[in-house]
Amino acid sequence: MQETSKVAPAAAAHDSNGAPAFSPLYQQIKALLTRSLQGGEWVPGQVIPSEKELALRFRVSQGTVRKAIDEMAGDKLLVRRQGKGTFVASHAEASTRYRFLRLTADDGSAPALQRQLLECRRMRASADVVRQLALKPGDPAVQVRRLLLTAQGQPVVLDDLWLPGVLFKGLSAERLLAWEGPLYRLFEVGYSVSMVRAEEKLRAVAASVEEAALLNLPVGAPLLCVERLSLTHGDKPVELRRGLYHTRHHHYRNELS
Amino acid sequence: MQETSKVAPAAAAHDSNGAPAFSPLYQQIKALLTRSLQGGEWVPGQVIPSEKELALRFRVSQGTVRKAIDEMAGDKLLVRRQGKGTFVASHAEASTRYRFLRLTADDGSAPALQRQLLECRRMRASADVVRQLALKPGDPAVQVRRLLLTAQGQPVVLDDLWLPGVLFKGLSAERLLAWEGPLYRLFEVGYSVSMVRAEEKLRAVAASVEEAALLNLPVGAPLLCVERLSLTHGDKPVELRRGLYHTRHHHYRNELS
DNA sequence: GAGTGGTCTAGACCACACT
DNA sequence: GTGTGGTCTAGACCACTCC
Repeated sequence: MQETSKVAPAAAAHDSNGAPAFSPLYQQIKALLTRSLQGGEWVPGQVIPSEKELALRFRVSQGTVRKAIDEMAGDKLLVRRQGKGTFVASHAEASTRYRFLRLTADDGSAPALQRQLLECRRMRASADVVRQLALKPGDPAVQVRRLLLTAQGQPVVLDDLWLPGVLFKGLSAERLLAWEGPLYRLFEVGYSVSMVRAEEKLRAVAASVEEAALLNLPVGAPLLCVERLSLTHGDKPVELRRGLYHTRHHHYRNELS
Repeated sequence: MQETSKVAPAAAAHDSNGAPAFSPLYQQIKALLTRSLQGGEWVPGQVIPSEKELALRFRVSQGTVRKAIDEMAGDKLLVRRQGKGTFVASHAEASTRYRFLRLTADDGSAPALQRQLLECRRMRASADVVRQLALKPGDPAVQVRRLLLTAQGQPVVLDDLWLPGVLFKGLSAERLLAWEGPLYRLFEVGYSVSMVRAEEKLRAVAASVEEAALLNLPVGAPLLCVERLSLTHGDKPVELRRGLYHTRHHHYRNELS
């Protein structure tokens, strides 16, 4: 890092590591900030240094830091709060809790579902899980199965999760049962894994005998199958999830633009 | 509009229409630009004036215009092209064609479906259509029914559309059959209706006798039901659409963040 | 009042597209 | 070359939060 001289313009290398970096300055700042998030220098929910301080640290103008943070806020990696500072996004706060769950009651209200853990076991990852989670063949995986039910006890969602065993070492049924709050918050605080974004594939399927029994539905009932691959920083896949949604009184909402 | 004196800071009224406007300047600029889009001053695909010219017109700095345009580009109302100018978004270009269609073949390729028009008729809008399209009771509506099929002729989607009859005066089966290209592009050029954003509700349903016959499936087969409300400027609803997707070889993709 | 993010400005220069 | 959007800077002031 240059210490005294003026920073070179946009197209010039600005890193100290010698790697050519022909990208806008604010993109380089963004990369540096992302690296700090990835490395755990700042953890979810924590304030990051002020724009002025970051501008001094990186020897760029505050406007350049602003632009980097603006984009990261757009990616929901950071959250700006006027007068307070900029915070690392987390799945803990009310506004971002369950932000990946698009299930909505048909009257538009939030679902407010209770959880029922069915299974949590460690296993060798299947070929499909190995592929989607980019594991090595033979790597361990944690499988979790659970139900989400209405307050009246009607099952709505049957969820199956697969997690890389290496990342989620202490995860167990006891740990899951003891945890109150969003699962993704547990992953943040217990395993230092932040879910940053996700890709979903939706299909309509017919309920199998087992699925029908668990969801208290006739065999063959139409179910919305939501297959989700959750990614952390650097687009690294860290969770595969298959949810079967009973959409008689709920639906999956989506906004297009 | 003030002509000579310096523009007042952010929290002051900047409009000439006397309405109090305690919002940032760039938001006011955004509103003015949106009004021009809405009023048809610039049509989809056309260049809008340069940032410098808009800055002169509105008597603000170029940076303020930039911020307004940045947000509108984020909303996909405008498209910036370096060296060329800023353009009104349209559903014509390859990059934005079918941008509301989330259907994907399971191998990840684009679906490339052919259309088969089944019906196009004018009718009195039903109660549900009246409500969702915010019509007046008794208002006319246009209903369109069509199939989307693979190149091999396998039906994949059964689409039902309802449009406000007042806006889509000349729309007919002949007009639809003569049109090549995206439907939403026809709406832009033929009826001056730009689809700006949409809200979708997804469910899994069982195929009815009629639906099964049209989609060449057994009765009761699970189908992905996608109910879409498309909105134009000012969040005015202008299309209600119900698609039934056969998801044996296709799926609905979604990105979460 | 001090510190934070948010807005606005003015000006310089770069990257890109057309001619 | 000219005009467009894209980047970067420096500085002023505003709005919000907390002490």
